[in-house]
Amino acid sequence: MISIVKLVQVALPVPLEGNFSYRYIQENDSSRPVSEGDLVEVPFGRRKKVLGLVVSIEDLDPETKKIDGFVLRNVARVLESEYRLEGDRLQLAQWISSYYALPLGQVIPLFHPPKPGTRARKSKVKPPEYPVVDSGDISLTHAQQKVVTQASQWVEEEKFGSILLHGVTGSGKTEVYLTIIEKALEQGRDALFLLPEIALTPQTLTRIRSRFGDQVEAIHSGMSAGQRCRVHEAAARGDIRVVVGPRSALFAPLKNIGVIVVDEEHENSYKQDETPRYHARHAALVRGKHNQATVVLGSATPDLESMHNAVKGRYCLMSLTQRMGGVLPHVEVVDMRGTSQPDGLSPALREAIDETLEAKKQVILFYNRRGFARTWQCRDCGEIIECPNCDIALTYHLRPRRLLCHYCDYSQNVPDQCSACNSEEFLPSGGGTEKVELNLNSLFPDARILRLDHDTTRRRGSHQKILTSVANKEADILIGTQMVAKGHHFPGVSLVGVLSADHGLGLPDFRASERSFQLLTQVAGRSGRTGAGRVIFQTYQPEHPVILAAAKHDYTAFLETELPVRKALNYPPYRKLVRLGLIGPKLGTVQEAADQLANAMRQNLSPLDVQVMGPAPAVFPRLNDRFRLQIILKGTLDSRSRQWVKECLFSLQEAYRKVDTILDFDPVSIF
DNA sequence: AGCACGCCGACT
DNA sequence: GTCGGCGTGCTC
Repeated sequence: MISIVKLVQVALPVPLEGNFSYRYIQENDSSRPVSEGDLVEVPFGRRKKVLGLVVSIEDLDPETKKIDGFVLRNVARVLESEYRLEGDRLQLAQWISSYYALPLGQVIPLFHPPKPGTRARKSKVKPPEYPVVDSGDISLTHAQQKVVTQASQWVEEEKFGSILLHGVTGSGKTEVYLTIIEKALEQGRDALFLLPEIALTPQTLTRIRSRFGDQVEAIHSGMSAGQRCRVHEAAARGDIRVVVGPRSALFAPLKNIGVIVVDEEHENSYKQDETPRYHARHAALVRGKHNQATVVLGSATPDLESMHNAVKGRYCLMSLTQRMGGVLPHVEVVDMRGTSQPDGLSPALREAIDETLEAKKQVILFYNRRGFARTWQCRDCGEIIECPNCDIALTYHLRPRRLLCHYCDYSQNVPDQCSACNSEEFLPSGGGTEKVELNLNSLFPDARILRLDHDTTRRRGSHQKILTSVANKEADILIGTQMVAKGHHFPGVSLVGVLSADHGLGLPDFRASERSFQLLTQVAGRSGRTGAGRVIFQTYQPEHPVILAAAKHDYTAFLETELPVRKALNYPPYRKLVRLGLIGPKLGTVQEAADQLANAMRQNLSPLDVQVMGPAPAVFPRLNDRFRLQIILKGTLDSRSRQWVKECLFSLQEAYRKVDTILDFDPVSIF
C-alpha cells in the first residue's frame, strides 16, 4: 500500500493575510484525492476543526516536518464534493474578498450552509395560511409583459443584463418575477429570488411553490444546520431549481443560474452589518454577470444608487405605474402644528378610523418608536434618565414596567423623584407604540387591536402569527413600527395612518430623507390593495418636500429634491463612501488612534481625489461603555487603495491594542 | 476571528 | 478556598 503525501495551501476564515500550509495523506486508492476548490477541516492553533478552502496543491516529501518554521499539521477531513467552492461561486468569493478587502478565507462561511452557532432547533413555524393567489394563467398587463419579454430575451440569448423594475406598490411586481422565472426554467436555467428579510420568506415561498412546486426551496438562518445542508446538497445535485431567501440565499450552489431577482432592492438589510460587510444586491449583480444571467432589481422606491445606474444606462429601467386591482390611495397631509403629542391621533385620523371600522375594513397605524414613552423626564428641571453605558435616553416600557436601553441590555426601575432636583414631577414623556396601543384600546373599545414591533415579535413565530391574523381579518387595527411597512399584501386594509411622518427626517445620516421617503411610500402602499384606500400623514412639517413627494406617490419629485443635495455634498450616488470606525474603552486613546489614522489617510488618499472627513464622534458616541469615533472617506478607491486602507487599519491595531476597528465599504448609513 | 491560558473579585 | 470575569497572545 502506497500512501501519497501532498502539501496543500489552505485559506482560512481568520483576519490574517496569506494561506496556511498543511499535509494531506491519501491513505489508499479508495480515499478521495484532495483538489483545488475542496473545503477541508484542519486543526488551527487550539482549534481542532476549522473550515478552509484548498487553494493549491503540490507534491511533498513525506519526511518534511516543517515549512517556514511551522510544524506541518495534517488535513483532518475533505468535505463531500457537493460543498466544493468552484466555478461562479468561487469567482463570487474572490470578488467579495477583493472588493471588501478581506482575506479569501474570511468569505468562506458565506458559502457553507452550517453556520457555527446555528444549533439545530425544531422549527415549528406553521406555513402561513395566506390567501394563495390562484396559480392558473394570470394575464399580464402590457407593461408587465414588456418586462418579461426583455428579461426572457436576455435569458434566451444567455446574455448578462440587469433590469431596474420601478413598480408602484401593488403593481404586480411579484407576478412579473414569477413569469420571468418560469421562462428561465423552461430554458433549463435556475433562479434565485432574494428578499430583504426572513419574515417575508414563508409567504413568498408559499406563493412560488404554488406555481413551481417542490423544485423550490428556501435558505435562511432560521433553519437548522441539517435543513440547510439538505437544501444545499439538493441544489448542488440539481434537484432544486429555485432558491428563495434573504441575502444568504445568494450563495446557493445552483448550477446554471438564468435569473436573479432582488425584491425590494432598496432595503438596507441587503447589507450585512458584520464582517464580511458585503451588499447582496451588488454581489447579486456580480454573480449574475458570471452566469450570463438576467438580474431583476425591483422596488416601488428604488435606491438612489440603483436609479443612478439605470439612468447611466447600466441597467434597463422599466416601470409599472398602475396598480393591479385599483388605484394608488389618496394621501391626506394633516398639519399637527399647535398640537403637542407626536403620538396623538388628530380628529381627522380618529374620524377616518371610525369610518373604516364601520365599513368592516382594516386599519394600519405606523409609529416608529417602540416602548411606552420615549423617555422619562423631570417637569421641573428637565433632567432625562440616560443609560450609564451608552449616554442615550432610556425608554419606558410597560411590559416589563422598567426603563430600558435600546442599545445595550441595561434596564432599571422607574424612579419616583428626579435624581437631579428631587422633584416628584418626574414623568414619562414622548410616545411609543405601547402607549398608542393603550390609547387605541380606550378610543376604540370594540376594535380588535394588534401591535407589531420588536417587543411583540421576540418569540419565534410570533411575527408570522400576527401577520397571519391580520391577513385572516382577525384584527381590525394593526399598530406598529416600520415592520408594518414591509411588503405585506393585506387586501382588507383601506386606511393607513402615519402618526408622525417627519419622525425620521431629522436623523443625522445622509440617507435620512431617502429612508423617510421609502418608508412613507411603502407604508402608504399597504392601503387600498383592493378597492379604494386612503392614507393620512400626520406631520409638523406639512410643507416638507419629502413628505409632499411621498403623499403624491411622486418618486421623480423626490429625486429632484434629493439628488442636488447628494451632489453638492459628494455623497452617493455621485461618490462612494468608506466608514472607518474606532471603538475603545478610553476616549483619549481612541481619539489619538483616530487622529493618527486620519492623518495617514489624508496624506495618502488626498492625491487620489478622496476626501477624508473626521475623525468625529459617531452619532452615538458611547455605546456599551465604549467610545466611538469615525472617519468617512468620500471618493472612489481602486482595489489597491482599498487594500492599503485595510492594511493601515491593521497596523493601527498593532499599535493600539485596545482600539477595535470597523472597516465598512459602501456603508448603508453612517449613523 | 476564536479559543485557551492567565491572573484578580464575590460566592458556596 | 474555587468559579468565572475578560485581557492578551497565537494560529500553518
